[in-house]
Amino acid sequence: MAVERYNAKETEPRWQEVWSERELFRTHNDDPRPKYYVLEMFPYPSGRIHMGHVRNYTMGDVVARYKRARGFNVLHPMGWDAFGMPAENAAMQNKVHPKEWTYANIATMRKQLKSMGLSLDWSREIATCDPSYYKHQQRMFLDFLEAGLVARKTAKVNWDPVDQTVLANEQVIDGRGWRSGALVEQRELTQWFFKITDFAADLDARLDTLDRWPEKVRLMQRNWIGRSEGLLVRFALDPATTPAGEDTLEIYTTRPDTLFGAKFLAVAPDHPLAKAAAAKAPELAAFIEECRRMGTAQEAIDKAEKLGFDTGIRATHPFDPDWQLPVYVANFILMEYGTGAIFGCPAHDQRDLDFVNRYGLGNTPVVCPPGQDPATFAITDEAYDGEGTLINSRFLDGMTIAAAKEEVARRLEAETRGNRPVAERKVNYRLRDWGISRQRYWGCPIPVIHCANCGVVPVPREDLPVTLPEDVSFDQPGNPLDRHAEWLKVPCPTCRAEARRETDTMDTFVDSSWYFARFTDPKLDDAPTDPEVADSWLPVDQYIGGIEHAILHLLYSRFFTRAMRRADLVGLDEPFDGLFTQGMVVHETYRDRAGNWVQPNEVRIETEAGSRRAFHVKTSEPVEIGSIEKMSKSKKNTVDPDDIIASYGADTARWFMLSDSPPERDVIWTEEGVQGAWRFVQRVWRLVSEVAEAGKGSGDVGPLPLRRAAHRALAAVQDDIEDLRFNRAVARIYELANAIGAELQAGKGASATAREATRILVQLIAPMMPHLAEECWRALGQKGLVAEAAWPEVERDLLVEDMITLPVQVNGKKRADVTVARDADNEAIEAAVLSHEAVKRAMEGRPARKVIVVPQRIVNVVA
RNA sequence: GCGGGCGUGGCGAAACGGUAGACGCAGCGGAUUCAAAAUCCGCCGUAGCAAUACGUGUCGGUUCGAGUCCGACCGCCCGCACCA
Repeated sequence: MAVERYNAKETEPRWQEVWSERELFRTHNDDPRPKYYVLEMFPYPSGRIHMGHVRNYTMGDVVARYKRARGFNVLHPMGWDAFGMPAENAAMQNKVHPKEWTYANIATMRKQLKSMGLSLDWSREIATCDPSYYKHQQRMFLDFLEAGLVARKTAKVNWDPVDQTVLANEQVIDGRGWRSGALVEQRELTQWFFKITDFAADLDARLDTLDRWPEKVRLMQRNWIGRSEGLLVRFALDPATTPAGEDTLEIYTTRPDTLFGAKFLAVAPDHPLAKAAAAKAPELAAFIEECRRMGTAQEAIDKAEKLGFDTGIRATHPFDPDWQLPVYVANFILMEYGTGAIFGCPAHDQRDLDFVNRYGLGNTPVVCPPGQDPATFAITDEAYDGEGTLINSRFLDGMTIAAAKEEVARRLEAETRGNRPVAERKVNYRLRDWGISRQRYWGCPIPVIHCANCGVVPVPREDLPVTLPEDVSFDQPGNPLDRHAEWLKVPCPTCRAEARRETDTMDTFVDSSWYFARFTDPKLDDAPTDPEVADSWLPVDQYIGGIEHAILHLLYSRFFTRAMRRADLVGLDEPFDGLFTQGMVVHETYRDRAGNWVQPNEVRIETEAGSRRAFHVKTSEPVEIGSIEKMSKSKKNTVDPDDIIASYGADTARWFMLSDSPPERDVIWTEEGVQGAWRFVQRVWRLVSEVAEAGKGSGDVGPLPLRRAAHRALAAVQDDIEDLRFNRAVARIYELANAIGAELQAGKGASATAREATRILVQLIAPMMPHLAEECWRALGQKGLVAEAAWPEVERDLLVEDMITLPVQVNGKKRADVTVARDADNEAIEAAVLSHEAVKRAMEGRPARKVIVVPQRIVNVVA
């Protein structure tokens, strides 16, 4: 019987229309069912979706559709991370307004996403560039300001003197601006900061509770926060050598145990003591200036040698009034960390060792590794930072490192210098406050006003939003807001005098730090969230996105959750309960004879004698097949989702994305793989059609093995989807399809069992290939939509067999199989095993010394 | 340099410490066809006619039994990078 081919192109839009008309994926906040919030990282509207989006959103959609079938009230929204630089770049290059460009891109991408058949609640769509979104962000800025979570302070930035703009670190290439090519300067600008460091301890501690996050991401965050326990030590400075007004130097150390190995103290070039000392020492001032210049060339830092300059200042060792240490200014000390000053113990710190070896300050080992003789243990080029026993350290000798740290802290805490203790225990963090100021147009305006009389004044809440003016031009360098006289001018809210608006806009990471909360009630006008609604949905049960956001986006969102909690906008601890980071989509690269990259759709692959060769479609010239790389425009190894959907359909693209590789690993996009997926689509359709046709006849129950296979597949697939192991689920589905196919081959397609197995097959593919599943559902004569159908129940009884086949090993090598009753006791199994011919042969007449029976799994005979 | 991860057929990959290679891709053989495409059936780690032997980066260990656990090494990938 001839079955018509499945026509995805015709079918897919039809079902999308049906879902949309019935508002199947519209979620209601008052739905009484248990909630499930699945979210994929929302896209930047760059113009068109790419394969990475297809993979990301397919995974989320499988979870959403599966959870819906399991009876959850699923929230699965979509929006746009719509502020950012590319819109301004487009404005400069193409003379199109950022807003116009952005919304045109959104329209294109929305259409593309809809063609994928994603079960999204489009009624909750948001765009961060819309005043109805960012006005709440401005309100929260004011909330945070009141709560003391916002700071205004100076910070070093990369300044491009030609474009007159601040550059992100990754926009500085070899010390030059990526666009202008101008030498980038380090400038001190007054900037707005969110005080994320206020939450450093909690952000660190609560990582332990995120057990549904990848360990890797937690580790990256932990390293980024960089908690360290140490000691703040105050060194007395010799007045004879020290500039007036200075008498103490505070240093931070995590190795107070090595205090007797100290050879010098060092401060950062921009440390106040360095500046004070430089005032009367021109050479020192010149050295400091040199350090500052070296700082600008980012790349140079890697290779920079440890340089220092003796200030002439002498400090007194806290345990010995007669022991003086020189104070250096050194280029490797960071003002931003700790106190910007250290004591150097060269024997046990590589940087300090490099430093003293250059300046001839010597070293004294104070920790002796186990098994080494303290009398002869010496350090030359390599510092020792391992465990050991204290030596050369007076009262610390013989102690462990931990004991010595404790002893030093205990003694110095008890002593005082002036009215303060000589030392204090201090927990330090590497994490810095989050600078949110951007000297850019296309971002959320920071709602403050600068008044000559009153200083910085917040914009009154009733005046929000501060909207971006639309009549701006990008024909000059710099921020258009700075040039917009009319927009800038505003009366001071306090004294009514003429004042000036803040022209900095917010980092776009701010926009994406709370969108997941906004989705819970996206139309709410008078507040960012309804705390009750937000708390009913949050945390996000499953968040899915790229590993590239492992640190910043996720950390900022965690900060925002805490800050919003302080402003009574949410009541939760952590925003994302489950996190999954998916791998990239990669593809072969191709180059023609001239070395130009060639796009995959311009390449024809031929296989000859087992080797693959590529040719240009138009010219038929040979093309070199290169390495497999992340899809990128520069290497032209991209595949356009639109093309794939047009030629194979969305279901094929979705299926391939799920089938080949584990989801956290990169997936290689291949033409053969897509065709394989497409063949499977056709095969399912054929199986279903044949079963549908045959099924009209007999009411025969049918064979048990197929029932078992169907329910085994069902049980396995649901477990796999719960664990996001889509590739395994796909394999199980193939197995079931194979089993049904064999049944049809045997002419038993008319049985009730075949129909049941086929119905289960359709339900298993429904989260992955929803359009095909609907078409099959209807062909099988099922009522309603498969997208609305409840997930089938596993019949547990079918998962256990009456007779089981156990593999038999002799001395660890497999020699035979025995089939026994499932509930056979060990004696019976042993008897069956030892009488087996192949087992006897393998035992070569030796007696069985021991028989290990692992219930339901295996038997091992030790002979 | 520090931290983390990963090494399994021609390829993507499976495998609660228990039959290594499920499932897919590619390939090979056959059926169908005037022929092809599509489809269906079979084979498909290496060596061997076979019985069998050997096989999860290398070397060692634990165990009745190791791809899986432990130690050392080799290779690749990622993150951080003067954080005291």
